[in-house]
Amino acid sequence: MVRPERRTVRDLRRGNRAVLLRALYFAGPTSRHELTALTGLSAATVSNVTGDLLADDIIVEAGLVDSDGGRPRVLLRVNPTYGFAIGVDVGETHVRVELFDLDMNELAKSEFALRPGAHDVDVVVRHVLSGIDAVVADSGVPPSKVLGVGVGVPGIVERGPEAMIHAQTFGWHSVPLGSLLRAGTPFPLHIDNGAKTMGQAEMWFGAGRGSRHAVIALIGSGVGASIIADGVTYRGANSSAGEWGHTKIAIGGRGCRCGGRGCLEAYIGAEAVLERAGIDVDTSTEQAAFAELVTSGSPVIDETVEYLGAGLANLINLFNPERIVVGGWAGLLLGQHLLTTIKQRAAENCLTQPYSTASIVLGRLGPDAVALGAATLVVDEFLLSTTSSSVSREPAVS
Amino acid sequence: MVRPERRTVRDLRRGNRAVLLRALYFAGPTSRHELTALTGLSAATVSNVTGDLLADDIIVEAGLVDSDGGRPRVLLRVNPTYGFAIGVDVGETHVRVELFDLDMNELAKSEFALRPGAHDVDVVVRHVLSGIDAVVADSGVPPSKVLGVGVGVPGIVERGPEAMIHAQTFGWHSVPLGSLLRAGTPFPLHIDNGAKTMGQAEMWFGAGRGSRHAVIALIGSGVGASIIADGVTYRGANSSAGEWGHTKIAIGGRGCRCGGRGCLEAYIGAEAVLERAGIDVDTSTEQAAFAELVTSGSPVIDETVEYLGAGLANLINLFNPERIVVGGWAGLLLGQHLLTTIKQRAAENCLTQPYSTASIVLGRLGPDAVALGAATLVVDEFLLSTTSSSVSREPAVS
DNA sequence: AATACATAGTCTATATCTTGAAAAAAGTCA
DNA sequence: TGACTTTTTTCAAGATATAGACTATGTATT
Repeated sequence: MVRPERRTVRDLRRGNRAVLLRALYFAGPTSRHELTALTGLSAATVSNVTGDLLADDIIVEAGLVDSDGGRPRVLLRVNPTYGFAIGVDVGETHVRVELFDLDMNELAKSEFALRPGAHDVDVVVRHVLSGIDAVVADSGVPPSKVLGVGVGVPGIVERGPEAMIHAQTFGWHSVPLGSLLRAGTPFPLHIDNGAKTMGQAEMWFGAGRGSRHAVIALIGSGVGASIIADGVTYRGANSSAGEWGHTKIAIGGRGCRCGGRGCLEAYIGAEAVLERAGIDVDTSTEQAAFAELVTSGSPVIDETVEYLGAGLANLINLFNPERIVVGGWAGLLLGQHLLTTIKQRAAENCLTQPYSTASIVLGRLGPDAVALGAATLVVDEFLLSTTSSSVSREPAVS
Repeated sequence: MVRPERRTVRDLRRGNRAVLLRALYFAGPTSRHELTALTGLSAATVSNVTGDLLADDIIVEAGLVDSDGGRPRVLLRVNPTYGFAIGVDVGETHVRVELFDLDMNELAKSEFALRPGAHDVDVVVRHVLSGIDAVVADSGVPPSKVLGVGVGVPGIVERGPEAMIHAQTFGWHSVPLGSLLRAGTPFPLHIDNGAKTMGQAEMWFGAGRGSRHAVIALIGSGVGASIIADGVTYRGANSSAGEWGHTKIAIGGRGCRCGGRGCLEAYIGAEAVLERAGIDVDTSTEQAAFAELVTSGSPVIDETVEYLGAGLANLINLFNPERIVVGGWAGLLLGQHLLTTIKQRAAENCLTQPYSTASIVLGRLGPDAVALGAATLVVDEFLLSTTSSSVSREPAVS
């Protein structure tokens, strides 16, 4: 119940420093003058704080801009090579590790295939760790400049020092992935559910930009969602919020791979859709088969769209977002061909007032943005807490 | 995307003052010494800030307590008569206005019956305004000490200066209730959905105490929910978040009074349950009939519990709360007799991990806490922003 | 009764912080 | 060159929280 918390006068500085850095990061090259408007700080403070940040090499000057008839403005920007972030995507078919600078340019990449069904924890951990070593070596980035590693994994991630994972599809039950990775790498770790990391990528660089209340719906073989409440990913009490795929849309309905009945995923997840259409596939042919099915005019797709519309409507009724982003490879395929129908079905199943203020759009980053999103976790932390003096970091997993 | 915002050194004071006052309000009589632990502030600051608050008469001393072998502690508490809050419950059958001191003791009450179906805006506004006048007069509280009026209404409340209301069951479409009330009363207004105000009452004084992530499920004739995310009511982009009753639990299912099909409310709302059981009632006999039905062993009740369990499971999957509070008159009746079955059905329809960390409990405040909750909106604002000097308030509806 | 001890609360000196105003810097224009 | 414009920095003033010394107010012991 007790909400706000600030104490000393030093926290003020830290806070304002973070506000300013964040504004600079998302607004791109900006003059000090504009920053006063963006942050609400006085010109004196902006000058003071930017001075600090320049001295720390966290931001750099980025050219001049004329100001009609006066001193030209000096543009400032975040120094893209001040630090680097590593993003890891642990998927059903692969482990992908990418290294980015602060502008999110990909500087190196390392990928390992996973054999279907072979999601041994040891194997995954080994791939992740060697991937980290590989991208650091390939990019030539000195390890001291690596700000951290973000990891997107399937299933439920309990945040905490151990980062316990529960992932049914991987057969992972209470796997302390944080501890396991920590033993093999010195970099700060940020472990989160893959749907949430991808959601953050869409929020920062994709279809979610500019909205404060949004839901990113991810439809692939499975179904998940990332809920953005007031600009930040909503996690709930134990970080498992957003398990949209296993909400019930039919009592006693179709069986789901989670063991339950009537889950939304059992109707709109690509695996379930293909099964319902009587198409037999394996992981390698799944996407092609689904793409063909979508354009085939099959009644199964009509039904799928009906359920998808209802599922989206439920999200709108419960969360009242300003935007719904439909993503995931299957979601993108459905959306590319049937977006208007999907919207129609959503409207039919939703209260008019919240529906009218929500826009349903397609994701813009493609299905492979999990690693990018994972890296944004690192950047997010960096923007929030750049304590200039102390370089030491507490070795916590967050 | 830009989240934190703090500026001047004065905001610090305001913030710390609010933190301290809040701690004092919820912890009850507390010594300065304990407050240092509760707030994290230094003893010096606690002394300093409490000095201010004492001088402003916002807090008062409340006796001594021995401290073994040393100077006794002086207990402090919020001055219950520093100000007063008015809460209004606009329901389907009545308009109820109550006046509370800061300890939430009810000092005066005024009630008006509404004829079924007669929810004319003018009538409601007149009742609310004369109710406000009545409770102020009855209690003898000087108008200058009334901190504000909280109003809980059905339907969707768009927050903003006009406080536009959309309430299907009342036949209200885009009614600017804020403007209408403002014209007739000088007190600051806080208008919100009744389910949300009641949820806040349960969080402050009822079954929700102590949890930061909770959902208050309200089941009466209709069905609603209040979502508490990180200690505060979640509202979404336009304050309509939490419309649980009209989420779809069956595609193409039973018709609902909202016009849609397959809404949860069409299965577990008391009106719908009675209809499904073939029992014909009006507003006056509804509750008694429902109470009888619940204990009758009717298969309709079994089915209702099944749907309720699934509905709760969906809330747990999506929001990952630590607690679910079942309230509303019908919810309480169901829960009193069938809580274990409800929990079982919820477990069957929910992912195990989030279910295992959520407790499902009954509401403790009874169905009439809407006005109390509405008054807490006023107190919440009071605790957050007690600017000592300036007594003037901006006349905004929030 | 006097003294020692323990705990609670206040006071003071200090280091920070943001801000407004004034000053400086860096241009354009005539 | 000098007047003017706009951006940025500098500086003094006002406000804040903290640590640590100090005061207040009890009980226990001699």
